[in-house]
Amino acid sequence: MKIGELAKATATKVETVRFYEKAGLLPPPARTDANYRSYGPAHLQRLSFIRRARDLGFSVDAVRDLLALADDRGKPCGAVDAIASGHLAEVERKIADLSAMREELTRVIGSCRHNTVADCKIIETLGPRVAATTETPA
Amino acid sequence: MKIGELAKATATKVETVRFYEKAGLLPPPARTDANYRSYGPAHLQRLSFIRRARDLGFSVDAVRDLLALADDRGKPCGAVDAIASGHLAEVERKIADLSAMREELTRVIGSCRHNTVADCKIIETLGPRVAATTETPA
DNA sequence: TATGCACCCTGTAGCAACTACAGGGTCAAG
DNA sequence: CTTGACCCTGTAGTTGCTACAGGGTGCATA
Repeated sequence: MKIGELAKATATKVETVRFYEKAGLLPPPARTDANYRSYGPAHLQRLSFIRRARDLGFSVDAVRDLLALADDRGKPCGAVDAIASGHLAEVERKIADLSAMREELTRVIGSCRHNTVADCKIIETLGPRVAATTETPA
Repeated sequence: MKIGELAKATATKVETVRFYEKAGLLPPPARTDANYRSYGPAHLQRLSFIRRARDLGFSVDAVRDLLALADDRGKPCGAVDAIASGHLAEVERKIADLSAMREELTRVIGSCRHNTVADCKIIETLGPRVAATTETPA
C-alpha cells in the first residue's frame, strides 16, 4: 500500500508517517520504481500501535522502547522483564487515573440527566499525589 | 505557598507552572510585596489535575475544556453533558487500550518468570481500528 | 552590616513531536 | 497530452514545554 492509504487507515497525516520513519519508529519500506514508499500489513500494524500508544501519553522514546520489546527476539529475559515491568506500572497508574475521571464524568452526566446540575468535581479526582504537603493535614 | 513549593508538590518545573499561567490553565495567583507568586490549596489541586490529565494524553485544549466543566457553575446542563460525554467516550477508549497493553505486558513478564521468553505480541494489542482495510479480509 | 546562597522575577531562545507548505516528479483518466 | 490526485525531499511553523540570561529578594551567618 502507498503512504496515503496507510495514513488514512491509521488516521495519520502523511507527513507524520514520514516523520516516524525519520525518527526510527517505522522501518523504511520498500520503494516502487517511481520511488514511492510501499507498505505491507506489518507496517500498518506497527503504525497503528505507535499512534495509539502516543495517544495514551507515551513519549516517542517510550514507544520506541515498547516496540523494542516486540522486535528484539534475542534479548535476555531479565532486560525484557525490567522494561516491561516499568511500563506495566505506568500503565496501571494511567488506568487508575482514567477510571477516576470516568467515574466523575459519569456522575456529572448522570446528574445532568436528572436536571440537578451537580457541580463538577473532576479536578478533585486527580488531586495531588501523596508526597510533600508541608504539614497541615485536612 | 511559593512557586517552588507548588512545583515540587506536583513534580512540575517552575517554568512549566508559569507557562500554564500564561496559557490560561492556572489562574494568576496573588503576589507578595516582593512580587512573588503566592499560591493556595486550590492552585495545588488544579495544577495536579492539569499534570495528570496531560500525562494521560489530553491536549492542553482538552484540559482547558475539562477544567471549564468544573469552573463554569452557570453553564446549561446540555452543554455540560455534551462536553462530558465526549470526554467520557475518549476516556473509555483509553482505558480499553491501556487494559490491552496491561494484559500483554503481564503475559510477557509472566513468561519471563518461567524463563520461556515468549515473544512479545504487544504491537498486536493495539492493532488497526476497524475502519477501511481496502478489501482483503483475514 | 555585608555577603553569600537559594530562591523569585521577566524575558527569549531552544527542543520534541508534529504539521504545513514550497517546489517538483508520477500516473491513470479523459 | 493535459489535468488532478497523489508521491517525493526539504524547510519552516506550531505546540507544549524546558533552559538560560540578566536581575531582584530574603534569610542566615561571619
